[in-house]
Amino acid sequence: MASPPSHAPLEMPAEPTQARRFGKARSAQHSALGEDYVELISDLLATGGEARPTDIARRLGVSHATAIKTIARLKREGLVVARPYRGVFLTEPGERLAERVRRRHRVVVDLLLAIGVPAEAAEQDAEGIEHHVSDATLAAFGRFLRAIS
Amino acid sequence: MASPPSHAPLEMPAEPTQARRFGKARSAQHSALGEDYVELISDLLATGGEARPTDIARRLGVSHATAIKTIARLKREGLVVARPYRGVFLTEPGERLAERVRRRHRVVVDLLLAIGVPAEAAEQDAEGIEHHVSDATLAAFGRFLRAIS
DNA sequence: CACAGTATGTAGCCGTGGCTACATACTGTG
DNA sequence: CACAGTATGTAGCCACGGCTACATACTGTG
Repeated sequence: MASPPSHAPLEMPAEPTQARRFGKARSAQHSALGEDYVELISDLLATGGEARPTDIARRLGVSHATAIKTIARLKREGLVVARPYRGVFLTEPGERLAERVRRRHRVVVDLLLAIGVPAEAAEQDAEGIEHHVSDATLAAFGRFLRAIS
Repeated sequence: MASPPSHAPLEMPAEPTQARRFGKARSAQHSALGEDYVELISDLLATGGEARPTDIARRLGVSHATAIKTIARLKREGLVVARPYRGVFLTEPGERLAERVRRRHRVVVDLLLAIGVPAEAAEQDAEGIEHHVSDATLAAFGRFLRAIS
């Protein structure tokens, strides 16, 4: 076990710094579910023309009851509108969020592929990773991709 | 619908595929908290000699009550041992998990830095990203880092 | 047009991960 | 050695994101 360069063996961030990092990671995780729903709804609307709770539930691999509850939360948050039995649609803010999320998703997948991650793993991991990619990191990903293309 | 190269504008994964992806992302998110605790406990033991619930709580930015509850869960899962007022220690499996998590964390941070992500953002985002990096992706990260060094 | 079948919605349960408030144990100092 | 101060633990609350079971609305076909 040789000690690699760069990283000192036993070094910890200052306590407040570390607390802040974990806090941000927690809040990112909190918004993750909503982002997934909004992106999926946007995709369904774009491809099939409508986004019904049951479709959403099947796509996400959850029960329809769970999907409906989450949709209700998104409605409270002003990201979607949904009238009973009439499907789900995105509001203006929801549409903007979806666009941002979709773009970020593409960049993350492209970056993973560029790094040499196998396609299936790239798609899989991007699903979780994307929610934790900050603007600064996203920008760096973009620069990297442009540089190597 | 022919499968175009790279990104077609309107293309969705097959429903079961997509459901499986989201399911995996969900389960990754589930183990994330435990991984954070185990890694932190390991670091505290390595640097300070002991890991007390209050230290852990402060580091994670949560109340001590929350930390204690989570530690109890980890105890149930056999990752840590903790006797009242005597601090928290890792079991064998816990130690192994911590080692794996720590190694993965380092690789993720190094990769982000190599890509050109600013240091602070790299540390911050790695905290969330690492939990979604599969073995295949981690291996690709390692290959990339070795290739450019 | 009735009715079976499907989609949608509602109710109620569970575990997790937060929190505050309170109670108990430990510890170091006057 | 007492006691103030800190750490630890416990209880009980909340929101979220799962689930199943049941009730209601819609729809297309015989």
